[in-house]
Amino acid sequence: MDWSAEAIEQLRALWAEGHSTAEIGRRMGISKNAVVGKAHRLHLPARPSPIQREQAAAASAAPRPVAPAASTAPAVPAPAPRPVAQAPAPVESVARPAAPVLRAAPPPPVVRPFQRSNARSCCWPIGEPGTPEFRFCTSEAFAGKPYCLEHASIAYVKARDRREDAA
DNA sequence: CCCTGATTCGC
DNA sequence: GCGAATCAGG
Repeated sequence: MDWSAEAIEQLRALWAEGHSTAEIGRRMGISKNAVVGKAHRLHLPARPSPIQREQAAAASAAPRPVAPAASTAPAVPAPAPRPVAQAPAPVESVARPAAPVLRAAPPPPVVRPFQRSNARSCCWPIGEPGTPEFRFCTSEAFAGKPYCLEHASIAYVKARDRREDAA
């Protein structure tokens, strides 16, 4: 696999969209192992794994030892339920960021539309949907497109450069 | 057996 | 750095 900058961007994008590793692999014509391996090396946000090798296993096994100091445990509230979000949808919903994004409290089950900074901003998704960290690219969208130049180049795949997903 | 993602380790 | 093999869970 030639991890060109574009390939990496594509991986990031698909990852951010919440696709499974196997699905990303299928889309890019590589194995899921390649995907997860690269994602891991890129330090992409890990999505809820069906397993945990050490901590959770030990944690669940041990009800609650003592661990007074170690309470710094990442109280990850992130539900991150495999978002159905078709992220790069050119939605023109100019919903203003009304209420501040709550972080600890569980968000309402309703799927609110993604909101970018403003209608002129790139709507390329950054990070893991469903997490407080999730945001949109803050670059300015390019000439009427919903994305900035960089992301438009990825979103609008050039026919000649599609070797990866030539399915 | 199908799926999921994470880690390991030879390359 | 890469990713198949393997692990571990659903």
